[in-house]
Amino acid sequence: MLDIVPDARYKIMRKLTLIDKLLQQAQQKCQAAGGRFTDKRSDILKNLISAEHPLSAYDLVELYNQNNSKKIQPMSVYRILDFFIEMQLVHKLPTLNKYVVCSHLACKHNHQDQYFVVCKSCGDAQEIATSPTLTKELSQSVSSVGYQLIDAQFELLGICNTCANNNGN
Amino acid sequence: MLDIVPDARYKIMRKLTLIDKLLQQAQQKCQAAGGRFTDKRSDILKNLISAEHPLSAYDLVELYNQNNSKKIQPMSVYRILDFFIEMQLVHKLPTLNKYVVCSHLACKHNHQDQYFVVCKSCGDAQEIATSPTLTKELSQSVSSVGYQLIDAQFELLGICNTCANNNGN
DNA sequence: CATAGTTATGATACAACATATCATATGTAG
DNA sequence: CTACATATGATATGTTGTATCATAACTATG
Repeated sequence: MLDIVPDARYKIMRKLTLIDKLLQQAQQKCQAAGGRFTDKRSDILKNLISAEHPLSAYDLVELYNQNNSKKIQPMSVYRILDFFIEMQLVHKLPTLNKYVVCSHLACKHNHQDQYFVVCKSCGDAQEIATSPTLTKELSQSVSSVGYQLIDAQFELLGICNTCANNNGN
Repeated sequence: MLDIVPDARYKIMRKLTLIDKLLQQAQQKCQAAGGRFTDKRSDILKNLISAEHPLSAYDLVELYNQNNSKKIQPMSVYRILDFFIEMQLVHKLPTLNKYVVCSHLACKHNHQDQYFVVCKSCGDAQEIATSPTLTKELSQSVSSVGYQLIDAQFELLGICNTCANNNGN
C-alpha cells in the first residue's frame, strides 16, 4: 500500500506550503497597509485560496464553523471580506454574489484590473487575459460619457467546455 | 400665466408620445416572439423607460402600486423583468441589483452587447461606447480559457463628473 | 362557441445576501 | 500602563430573489 502513497503526499505538502507562502505574502501586504492579519482573517483567506470555485460569504461562514471550535458569524465574514477587498487581495463577483482571491495575490505590483468569465451552468469563474490596451480603451470610453473610471473589473457570462460537452451528450 | 405654459406642455406631450412609440415597438417585439404584452408588463416597462436611473425590482413594485388601484407583488415584477430580459428589452446591472431598459430598444437589430459605467456615488449608469472589435476580442479571450461567450455585457465602476465636482467642493 | 392547452398572474412562504448598531476585546503607540 | 485605534461579538433587521401551488386569461382547434 505505502509504495504508491508518497507521491500523493508530496503533492499535498507542496500545495500546503504554497498556500502558506501566499498567506505570508498577504500578511505582509496587509501589515504594510496598517492592517492586522488576525487568525480569523488568515483562516478565511486560506479557505478562499484553497477553494476551486468562487465562494459566497455564507459558504465561508460554514467552512469556518466546520473546522473551528470557535464560531464565526456572517457579519464578521463580511467585514473580513471588505477588508481583503480593500487590500486588493479578494474580488467580488457581483453576478454570482461570490468572492475569489486575486489571482495576482503573489505579485508585488497592484492589479486592480481583473476580467472574469463565469460559467452559466456550473458557476465556476476564470480570469481572462486581455490586451494590455483594453483598460486604457475602456477608461477613454468612460471619460467620453462624463465619468472617470475607478475600478476596471467585470464578469462576462459564458459556458465552460466541460458543461457545454455534458449538455451535448 | 398661460402664455408661458404651452411650450412646457408641448415638451411633455412629445415625451409621452415617444414613450408610447417605444412601448409599441416593445409590444411588437414581444408578440413576434410569441409573448404577450399585458397591461402589467406594459406599465412596468413604461416605468422603467421613464426612469432616469436604474430601478430595483422593489422600486418597480412601489411605483406600480402608487399609481394603480390593483396591486402587484414582487414575485410578479421579477417574472416580468425576466420576461423582458429574455426579450432583450431590459438589462440587469448586477453590481447594483437594478434594472434598465435596453438603450437600443428602438432598433430593429439585436444588441446583446451592452457596456455600462456605474457611478459609485449616485448610482446612475450610462452606457459606454466601445470599439466595434471589443466584443470579438473578448470572445477570443474567453475561448482561450476554455469557455464560450454567451452574453457580452458588463459594468465598470466609476464616478460621474457631477458627483466628482460635488465632492471637490 | 366549447374546450383543451398554453401562458400569465395571485398568494404565501421562505431562502439568500447584506447591513446597522452597540458592546466588548485586542492590539499598539506614547 | 493607559489612551487610542482596530477588530470582533451579538443581535436585529433590511434587501434581494426564488419555490410552489392555485387561479385566471388568452389562443388555437374541432
